[in-house]
Amino acid sequence: MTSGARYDGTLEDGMAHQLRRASQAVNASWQLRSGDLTPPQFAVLQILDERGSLDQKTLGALAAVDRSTLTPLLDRLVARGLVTKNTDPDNRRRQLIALTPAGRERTALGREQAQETSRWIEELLGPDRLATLTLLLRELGDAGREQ
Amino acid sequence: MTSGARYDGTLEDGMAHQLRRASQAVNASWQLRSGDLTPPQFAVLQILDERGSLDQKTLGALAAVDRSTLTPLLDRLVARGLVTKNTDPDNRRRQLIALTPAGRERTALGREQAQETSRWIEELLGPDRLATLTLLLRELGDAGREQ
DNA sequence: TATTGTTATACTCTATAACTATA
DNA sequence: TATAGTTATAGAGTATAACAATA
Repeated sequence: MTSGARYDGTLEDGMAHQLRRASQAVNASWQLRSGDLTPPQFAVLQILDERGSLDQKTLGALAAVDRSTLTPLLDRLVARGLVTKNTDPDNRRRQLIALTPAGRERTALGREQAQETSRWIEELLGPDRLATLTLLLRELGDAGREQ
Repeated sequence: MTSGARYDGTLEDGMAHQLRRASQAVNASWQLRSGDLTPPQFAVLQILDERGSLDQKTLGALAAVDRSTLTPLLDRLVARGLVTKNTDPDNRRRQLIALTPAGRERTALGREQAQETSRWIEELLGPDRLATLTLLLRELGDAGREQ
């Protein structure tokens, strides 16, 4: 395989492919521990846990999930008893999404599972480089919103 | 693309979510330019262009695509006239995959399109931090193989 | 008219398991 | 028996467009 970090047009340096490979590694570690929650599902649960009840538009924006993807995603979480969906009486177009007690428990467990994955990465890269990676990924993600 | 509420960094600990958000940004940039090739499709074309004809097992390993995913992926590329599939006469269990002339052209174009995305990222992060990100992602991706 | 969310539709990725053909 | 690839199947993410209900 190639070495050297500068972009030179070869496959190993294609950002989309690298992100995909890194995601495969992290998702495998996460799924090994979480079992039954996908990353966007867990993101939704975590946001609800941190912020309380939210309408779908806000929730989707925070979790980076399209509204047409969010509907079936929430349907699955509702079916599993992790969240509830109720019409907002103040604006009947809105659906207010909230965690159930079971959802709160599952989120707490998920947080521990996420930290195990985080620890695995920290062992691999070291704490400073993990912090750097986190920062760079967030900048990239934020830039996507303005694109 | 989602819009509205802004990401405020509350999900710092979730690497899977960060990778997903960064991928959304990069994939959006890539897809804007490439139009009709997904990242794994382009990875396959690029590998074939660099290494010549390959059997599916080798190709799938290099592109990080499962064999059951690779079959329909290749079917689509064959249908579009970008690659060919031929039984290896020396081992008739194997299928040798090769680029067509049209596939070579599309790959060359894709390389230019990938560089445009790369330039966008470099403008965002600067060359040194892009190099760092590339290095960290490759380490993560490599670790996934051994997991 | 604009907004919120749902539904229909379509495509692709992802993976497990069973199967075929070949070695 | 083992290997390479296909097929069946299932589940989820992704997004566009049309739509209903509400504001």
